[in-house]
Amino acid sequence: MGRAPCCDKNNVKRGPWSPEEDAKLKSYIEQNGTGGNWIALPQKIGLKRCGKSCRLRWLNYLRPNIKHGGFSEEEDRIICSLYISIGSRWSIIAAQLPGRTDNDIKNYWNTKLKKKLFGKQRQKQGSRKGKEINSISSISNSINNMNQNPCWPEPLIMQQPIQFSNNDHTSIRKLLIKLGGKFSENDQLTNVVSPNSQHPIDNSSMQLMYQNHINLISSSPIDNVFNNMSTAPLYNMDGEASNFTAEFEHMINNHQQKLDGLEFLYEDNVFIDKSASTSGGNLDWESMNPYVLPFPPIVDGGNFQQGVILQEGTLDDELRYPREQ
DNA sequence: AAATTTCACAACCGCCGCCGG
DNA sequence: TCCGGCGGCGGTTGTGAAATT
Repeated sequence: MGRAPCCDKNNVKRGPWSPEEDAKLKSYIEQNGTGGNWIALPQKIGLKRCGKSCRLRWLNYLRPNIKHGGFSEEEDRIICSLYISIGSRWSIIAAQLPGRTDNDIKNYWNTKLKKKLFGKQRQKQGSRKGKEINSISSISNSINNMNQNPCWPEPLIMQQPIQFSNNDHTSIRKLLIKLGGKFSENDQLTNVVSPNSQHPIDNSSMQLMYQNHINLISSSPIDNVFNNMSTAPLYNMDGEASNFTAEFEHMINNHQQKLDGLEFLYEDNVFIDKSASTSGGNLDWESMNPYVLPFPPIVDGGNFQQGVILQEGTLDDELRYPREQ
């Protein structure tokens, strides 16, 4: 027996809201509140709408102090920072941006930010091969550099000074704490456990990891955020020096950490590997998606090993890696 | 100028967790 | 403790506008 629908779909209006409907809903809620029951609300007002639809309309559009469009660089940075930290938890991200709705941020990410960071517009700008475009080429360069210097861990190099505003810093820190870490009274990280990992992280490692994370986000124009991540030394979950790409690989190969929307990294062939496949994890990316290519296992005896990572557009990957059918 | 493609965003869908009976 | 209803959430779709061919 399935769940009863929240409303009779045959007797409710769907699609765009008319100004009259908006006015009805808005004036009623402003005068009476929602009454704690969205399902009953449309009947009270005389709207032929699903309660959920009313709720969505109110929250995303009619509610006071809603901002639409015009995301600032600062907001971009916050969104990216939080997305990297917690994934596609839009409601949490929205809570950090007054006046923004989760739907707005989600749309903004999907239509603009993601492309901005990963250069999907390359399709518009030329053929597949031999074209290096903005952030994609930056990531590619970084990866090529890593390929030439395959020995990890790298020495820790502190990033640029923090340019994040204090409010953002504090707010994001608090959020990260809420999501799994914690600070002691004197504001030092203590006994932090990654929210999705079984591994406790020692104080100094986590502090450095967090510090680097904040730094690389805050110090960079948005187009360079992921470029920096490819090169910025971070600390992995075992407290070893690593970098952002390695973090991703680590996450993926151990798949203890949910990808949370980062799948597009593979879909768009941002990272491609075919060369190093030894004992693997259980994830069978290739079978899951014909455009997804498997990562090498990179954890070996507790130490990171460099997987060779290639990026489409910088190498003749069709020649090197003919697609298997 | 018309046709086609791409983009942006509003709205919908369905799952999940919480809460009260 | 169980169960059903509701709210909340994230993913996806639909549609109109803008850009491109």
